[in-house]
Amino acid sequence: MPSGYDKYAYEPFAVTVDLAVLTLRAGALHVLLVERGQEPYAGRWALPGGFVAPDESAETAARRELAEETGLVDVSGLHLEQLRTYSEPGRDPRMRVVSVAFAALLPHAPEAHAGSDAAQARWVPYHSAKPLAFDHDRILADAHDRVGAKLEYTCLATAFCPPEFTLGELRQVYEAVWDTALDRPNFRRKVLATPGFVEPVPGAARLTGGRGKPAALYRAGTATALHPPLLRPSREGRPA
Amino acid sequence: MPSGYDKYAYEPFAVTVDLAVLTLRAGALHVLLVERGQEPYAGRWALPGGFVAPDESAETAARRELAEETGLVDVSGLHLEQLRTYSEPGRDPRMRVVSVAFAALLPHAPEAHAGSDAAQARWVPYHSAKPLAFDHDRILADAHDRVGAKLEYTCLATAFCPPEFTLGELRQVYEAVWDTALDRPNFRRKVLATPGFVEPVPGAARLTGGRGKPAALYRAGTATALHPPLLRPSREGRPA
DNA sequence: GCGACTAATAGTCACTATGACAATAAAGGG
DNA sequence: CCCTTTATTGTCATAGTGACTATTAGTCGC
Repeated sequence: MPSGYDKYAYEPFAVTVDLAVLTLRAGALHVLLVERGQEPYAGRWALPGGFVAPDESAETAARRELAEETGLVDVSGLHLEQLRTYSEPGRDPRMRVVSVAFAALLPHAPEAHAGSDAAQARWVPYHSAKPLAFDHDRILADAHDRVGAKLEYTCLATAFCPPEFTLGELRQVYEAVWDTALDRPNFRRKVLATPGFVEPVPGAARLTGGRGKPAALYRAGTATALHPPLLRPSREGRPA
Repeated sequence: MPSGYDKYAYEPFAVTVDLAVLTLRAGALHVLLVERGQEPYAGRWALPGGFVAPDESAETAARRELAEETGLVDVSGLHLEQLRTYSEPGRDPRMRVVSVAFAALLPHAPEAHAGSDAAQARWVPYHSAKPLAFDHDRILADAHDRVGAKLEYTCLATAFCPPEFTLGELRQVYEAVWDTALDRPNFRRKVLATPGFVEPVPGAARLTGGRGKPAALYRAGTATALHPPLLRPSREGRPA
């Protein structure tokens, strides 16, 4: 708590949350965007978000906004991760706004629908998302960085998957976020060798989605960290 | 930016920064604390911090507070890292305060002195720091977790070291933060094998501080990330 | 000045984890 | 029925690591 707390004057700020809602659609990373109807940045796309209410924490506000924007009834199980807080003066031309940014990970994408404020909402491929309003390009890039990094040393990837999934789906999460191809056998070996990352579904059910040999189904395990980590291939010498 | 931005009412918040200022003293991790003079938590120790001014970002405010609390004239080179934002309603019994927490890493500890608000300030060993006022125990623990994790996959450890340092000093950073003993030869091999982590001081000067063979001096290199990471020993089966 | 002690540095060895593959199995599409 | 696609099982060479031993170069107590 501030040492000068009881002594200095202070100014009030508006506090908002901004959400980078990420999911996989057709094997590609997508982000949920809303179209702004008013100035500034009218007609530009932006990350969904909203004000923090007086009796809410930023996390609570973020989860409420997530439910509103996605139209999902139950968002309690979704992974929500605080990224950082953006507080540059002037980041909003109208007033002094401090925004706490979150990344939300969705297993399956509900169809985008107009939010509670009737703004248009849409799933946009990550690589087509820029440019966004305000400093949202930066926030989105930070979200991507964070998620990409956490895939390396945590079991976060399962947050993108439905309750039961194949190792192919799990691998697609890594490939989409890292934008890299991974070796199938090596990925499989690594995941299965990590205790608690995934566990096979007892019924030995197998999914025969489209082409190829049917794959075994797995559930997320109880582990949260990966030791040792699953490092993304280093791109030395290759084009970034 | 909030979708309901132009539609919803919002309440103003006070925005503060809280700092976990960390350094090594005699090989042990210490944190800078200030004693509270007033209620609530009068007489309890707390993390230094203060209000964000209307024309400041949280980072700017944090650096200003860091200079004020440590008495250092130039804090521009110090590593300052935003941790996360704490926004639970009721975390301050007096008013609605949202606090952006930072970790600051100091190479050498200037003597603690009374801050600008005449509050008593002191360096306290990390393990003796609890309990603190407000939710500062949590903030401090989060700072420790973050720094410990970043030591694994970044070159952050050099932020705790003076411009020129020995590998022994660098190793002490890891040992103090992780609270583990590391094998000297293996640590040396790993650090020197990582390009850009450290580079030898050309003059081949050697430091003969106290006991033991004089050690070679190194400077921080240009690299920021460690690939592959320097993983802390896993404590499977051992007492946590 | 001597021996104990401390820390830096050099080097060894076994084992783990990983990257790069080859090969086989089981589906669907023409 | 052949081809393509994906899953799955293995193999092999090598980088990286953990556990140790040995040597070197200082300080400290006496």
